[in-house]
Amino acid sequence: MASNLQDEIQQTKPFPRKTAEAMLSILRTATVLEHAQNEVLRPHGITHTQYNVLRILQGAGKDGLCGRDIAARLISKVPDVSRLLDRMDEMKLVSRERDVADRRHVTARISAKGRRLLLQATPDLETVERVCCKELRPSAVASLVKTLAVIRDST
Amino acid sequence: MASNLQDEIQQTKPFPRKTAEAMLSILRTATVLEHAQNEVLRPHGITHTQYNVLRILQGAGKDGLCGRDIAARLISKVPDVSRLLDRMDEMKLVSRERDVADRRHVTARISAKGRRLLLQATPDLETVERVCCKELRPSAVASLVKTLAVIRDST
DNA sequence: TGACAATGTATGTTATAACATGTATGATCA
DNA sequence: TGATCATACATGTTATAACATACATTGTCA
Repeated sequence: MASNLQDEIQQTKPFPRKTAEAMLSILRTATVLEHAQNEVLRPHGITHTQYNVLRILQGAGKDGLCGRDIAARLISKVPDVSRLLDRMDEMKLVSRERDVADRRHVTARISAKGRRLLLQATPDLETVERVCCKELRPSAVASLVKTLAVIRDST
Repeated sequence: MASNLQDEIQQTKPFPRKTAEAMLSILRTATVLEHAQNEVLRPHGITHTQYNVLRILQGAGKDGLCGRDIAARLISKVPDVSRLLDRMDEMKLVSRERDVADRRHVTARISAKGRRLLLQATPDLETVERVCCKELRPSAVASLVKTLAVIRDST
């Protein structure tokens, strides 16, 4: 049985517009998902943002990526990536090295420890994904993806 | 034309599963929406979280609400609501008062200044909502709301 | 070449949000 | 009644995230 967002947030008045309910639904669902992801990642000692950085650097391979590129792939601003990488460097999950060709760039690479962590954590995240979508038909998933893309494009 | 999430995040490999793309779509769309809301709220001097508190307290009327109830309506934890109300109290957007019947409770109420701000900011937020949903048919909005509710229920 | 703009990163400040812990008040029960 | 537990809030710490600003490096153009 699908939950009623109006009940969830204990709102007394009905939504004046369906689109207002849609906005709130997206924001609230994202919060729930983020929470679920952080839950399964906590035993591994990283947040969902740090997991995403590891996955991005894993994809970049041995060439690594500079902070600007990582920020583009996250939805985060450049200044924050600096400190995010600071923490992950301290945890030995990534290594950083100033580029010799262009000394403005700092190239970050995933470490062996980071790769191990990624391997251990990924199955847990996939479990979250399966649980979330287990009640959805493939057509509903496809339509969801399409609708959300239209919203992002309209913004 | 709907944007391709794979392009947006500059991912080189295709999504292994459509459900993985759905998860990322929700998280990314929420971030975009939150950003858009904060943009239009900035001239008013509040964040989208503070706007939500004002709306919640407006709905509660003259009885107000205690921190625990506000936290339940946000998806936020009680300790954070304490400090959130601290800041809004400083801005004179809310008033707080310890309950005489149960002195553990602190009742928060929206102030006249808070109500004025709410009246000024709401049209701007509704503009964001209209812009986001202008390309969507009502049936798509309804189906989106339903699908997201199923996901939240499965979590 | 030298001034200037553009780029990439780092640092400072603030808000949101999670967790742990502490404290005051109220409720329960032997 | 008195000890104990639960409730509601406050405070401390840390991470994410936004913004502004500063700084070093590189590119461009007169």
